[in-house]
Amino acid sequence: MASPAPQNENRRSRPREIDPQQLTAAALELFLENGFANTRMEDIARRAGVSKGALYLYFATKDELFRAVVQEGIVGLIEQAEAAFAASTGSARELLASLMRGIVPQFWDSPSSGIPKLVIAEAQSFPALTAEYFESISLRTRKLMEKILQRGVDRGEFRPLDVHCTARAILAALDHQAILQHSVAAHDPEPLEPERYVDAVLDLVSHGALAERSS
Amino acid sequence: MASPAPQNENRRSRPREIDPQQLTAAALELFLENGFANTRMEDIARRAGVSKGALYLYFATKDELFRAVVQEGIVGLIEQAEAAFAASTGSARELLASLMRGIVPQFWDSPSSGIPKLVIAEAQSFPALTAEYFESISLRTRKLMEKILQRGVDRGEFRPLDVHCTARAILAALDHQAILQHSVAAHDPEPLEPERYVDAVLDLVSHGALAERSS
Amino acid sequence: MASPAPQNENRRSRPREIDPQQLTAAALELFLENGFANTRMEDIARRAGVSKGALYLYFATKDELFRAVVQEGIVGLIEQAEAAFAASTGSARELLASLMRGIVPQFWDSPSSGIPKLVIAEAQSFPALTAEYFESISLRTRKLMEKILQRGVDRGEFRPLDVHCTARAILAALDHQAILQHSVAAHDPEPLEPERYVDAVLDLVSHGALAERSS
Amino acid sequence: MASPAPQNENRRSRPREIDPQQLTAAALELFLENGFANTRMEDIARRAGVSKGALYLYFATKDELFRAVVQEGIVGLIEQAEAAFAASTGSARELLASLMRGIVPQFWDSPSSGIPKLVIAEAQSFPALTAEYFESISLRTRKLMEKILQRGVDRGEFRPLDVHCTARAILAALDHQAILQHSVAAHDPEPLEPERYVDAVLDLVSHGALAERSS
DNA sequence: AATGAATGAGCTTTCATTCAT
DNA sequence: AATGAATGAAAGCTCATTCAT
Repeated sequence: MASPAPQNENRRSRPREIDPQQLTAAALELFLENGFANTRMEDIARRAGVSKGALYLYFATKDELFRAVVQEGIVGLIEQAEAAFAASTGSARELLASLMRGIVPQFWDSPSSGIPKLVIAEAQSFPALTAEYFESISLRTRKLMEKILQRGVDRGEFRPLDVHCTARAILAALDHQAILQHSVAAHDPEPLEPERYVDAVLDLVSHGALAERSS
Repeated sequence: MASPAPQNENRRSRPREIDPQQLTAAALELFLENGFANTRMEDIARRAGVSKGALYLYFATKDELFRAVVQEGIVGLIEQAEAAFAASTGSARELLASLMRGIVPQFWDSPSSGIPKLVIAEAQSFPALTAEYFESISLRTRKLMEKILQRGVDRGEFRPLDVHCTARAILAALDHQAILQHSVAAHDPEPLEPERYVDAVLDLVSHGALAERSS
Repeated sequence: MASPAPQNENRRSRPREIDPQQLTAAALELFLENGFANTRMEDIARRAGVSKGALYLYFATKDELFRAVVQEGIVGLIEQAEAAFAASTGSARELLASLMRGIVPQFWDSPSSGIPKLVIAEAQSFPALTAEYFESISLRTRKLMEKILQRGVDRGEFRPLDVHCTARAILAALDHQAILQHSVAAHDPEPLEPERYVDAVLDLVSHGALAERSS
Repeated sequence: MASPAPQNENRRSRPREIDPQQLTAAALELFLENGFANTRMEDIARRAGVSKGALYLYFATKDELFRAVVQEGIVGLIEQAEAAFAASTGSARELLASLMRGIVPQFWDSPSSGIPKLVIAEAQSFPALTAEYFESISLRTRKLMEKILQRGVDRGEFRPLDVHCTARAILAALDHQAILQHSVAAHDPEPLEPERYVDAVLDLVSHGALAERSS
C-alpha cells in the first residue's frame, strides 16, 4: 500500500539498557510456538519490544541467537542435582525420589523445559551446539543417574542392575514428557499430571510391576 | 550436459513409472538429515533421481509431501501389536516381552523410526497432521499398553498399578530412544544397544530396582 | 531509458525515502511496454532504481501493485470534467468542444492514457478492479456525456437523440484512440494527430456528414 | 505392449483427424476468458478434447498457436465489405448503412469479435503479428472507410470532410464496442444493444447532433 | 498420429542481514 | 546505542515443451 511505517517523534519509549535475556526469552517462546525456521527475527524483536536492528547488536546472526537460547537453558540445571547427590548419604531410593519430586515438576513448569525439544528438532542444523548440549546435559545427567543407581547396587539397596541401560530408561521416562509437552501434547485428551506421573515412575522403578518375586 | 562419459543404461531414457514411495523415502531421508525447512524440493528430487517438476506431479506442495511421508509411516505399525495382544492369552509379562523384543528393535532399524522425531519437530507447523498422528499412533499405542497392564493387574500377575501413568512411562522409555537416535545420538560415546536396552527396560518393569520386596 | 548521462548524486547512497509513485510509474511503463505477465517484479524494481525487496515493502504482491497502478490513474480524472459541466451554463456544444479540446489531448499525452488499455487487457484477471474502474471511470464518464447531450436536447440546441447510444459513440471515438496508441499504433503509417482528430469528431458530432438536410 | 504393430480395437474415441480449427477455436475461447498468459496449453487441449501433445503436432509453440488464432480471424472479414463497396454504385450513406447494419452486429455475435481485444492486449508481445493484423485489418478497413467517405464527398452527398479522421472516428465507434464486450462490459448495468447502437451511430454520422444547419 | 509423464527455466515471494540516520 | 528501510540470495511452484511409448 503506502508508506511502510510513519516515523514518529517520541523515541523515549526505549528504556535504555536492553537485557539480552529478554531477547533470548522472547526467542525461546517463539521458537517453541512456531519452530526455528518459522520464526522471523522481526517477530522476536517485536515480542521482545525492541527493533530488529537491536537484536543484531547482541547476536550476530539468527544461529547465534539460537545458540544463546540453548546455552542459557544449559546453565545450572544439573548443578543442584549433582550437589544433592554429593551431599546425600542416605538411601539411593530416597535420593532418587527427592530429586524427581523436587526438580522434575519444577523444570517442566519453566520455559526451559522447551529446550530439549528445540535441540532435538534442530540437531542436524547445529551439530556443535548439539554436541555441547548433549555433553553438558544429557551425558552428565546420565552419569549422575548411573552413579545413583550404582551406589544403590553397591550398598545392596538395589538388585544388580544393568546400570547404564536402566539410567537411560529412567531418564527417557522423564525427558520424553518434556518433549511431548512442547509438541504433540496439545492433542492429548488426558493431559499429563506431573506429580502423579513422577510417583508412578518411582513406584515402577522401585518395585517393578510383578506381583511377586518370580524371576 | 555434454558429458563425454556415456550415461548408464536407463538414466534419462525411461521417464516412465516413478514410484511415489521413492519420493517419500527420499524426502524422509533428507528431512531427517537436514530438517524439513532445510531440505529443498530440488534436493529431494535429486536424491530420488527425478526432476523437481516430477515431485509436483505427485505432491501438490512441500507440505503435502511432508504429510505423505508421515502418513506412510503411520500405516500398519500398531496393527501387528494389536493383533498380538488380541491373539495372546498367556501372561501379560510374556506378551510385553515378546512385543518389545519383536517389534521395537525392528522398528528402530527401519527408516520409519525417524518419523516420531519429525512429527515432534514440526508439530506446530502441521497441527492437523500432528493430531492425526497422535491419535493414530501415540494414543492407540498407549491404549494398548494400558490394556496389557490392566490385564496383568486383573489376573493378579501385576501389582495394582497406576495403569495410565505406568503405560506412559514404559512407552516413553521406548519412544525416546527412537527420537534420540535421529537427533542427538550421533554424539553419544556409548551408542544404544537395542536388545540390551529393551531387556533392561523389561527387567526394570518386571522387578523394579529394589533388592527386596518392601512395599 | 539507459541514459548515458551520469546518474545523479544519491544513487545508492541514500536508501531512505522511496516514493511509491516512482514504483507505480515504473510499473505502468513496463506493463504498457511488455504486458503485465511479461513484466518481472525485478524489471520494475530496476526501472525504479530500487531493489526487488523494496517493491514488497510497498506492495504486498504483484497484483496489489497492478491495482495501485490502476487506482492511481483513476483519481481526479473526471473531476475536472464534471466540475466544468457543473460550472458551465453556455451551449452544450461549446462545453463539449472545450472538454474535448482541453482534456482529451492532455490525457493522451500523459502516462495515464495507458491505463484503459491495461484494464482492458487484464480485465479477466482482476474482475473487482475492473468493476471499480468501470464504475469510477467509464460509467461516470458516460453519465456525464449523457447529461451534456441531454442538456443540449432539452434546450433545443440538439436534435432529439438517442442520448445513451450517442454518448457511447462519442466516448468510443475518443477512448479507442488511447487504446490504440498503447497497442497497435506503432505500426500506423499515419500517426494520430490528436487536435485534428478531436476537431473532426467535434465536426462530425455537430453536423454529421450529410451535405444537406435530407433525412 | 511391445507391439509396434497394430493398435488395438477401441481407438474409436479419437475421431481420427483432429481439425486444427477445433484447436484454435478452443484457444480463442480460453484466451478471451483468461487472457493469453493465464491460459495453459493443457487447458486448451482439454477444452478441445485432445491431449497436450496433440496440440504440438499442429502448432510448434504457444506463440504459434496464438498467431494461428489471430490469423484465422483475419481471413475473409473485410472481403465482403470490400466487395460490397466495389459492387455498390448507390449513395455512400446507403452503403455505409448496409455495411454497418449487415456486417457489424453479425461480427459482434461471432467468436472472432474477441480477436481485436486479444491483439490489443498482446500487441507488445507479438509485434510482427500485430503489424500484420494492423495492416490486414485495421488499415484496410480504414482505407475502405475513407474510400466510402471520399466517394460521398466527391459526389456532393457529403460535406467536405476530414476524410481520414472521420473514418477513424466512425471505426473507433464500432471497434471499441467489440473490445468492451470482451473485457469490461460484464460490469455494465446497461448492456449494449447492437442494432440500436449502430442506428445511433448512423444517425449521428448522417446528421450530427445540432438541431439546425449552422456551419 | 496421439498421449501424458517428465523436465527445468523462470518467476514470485520471503527474510536474514546491512547501514544511513 | 537503537532504528527500520532497503537489499538480494534463496526457495517454492508453474507450465511450455519434449519424447518414449
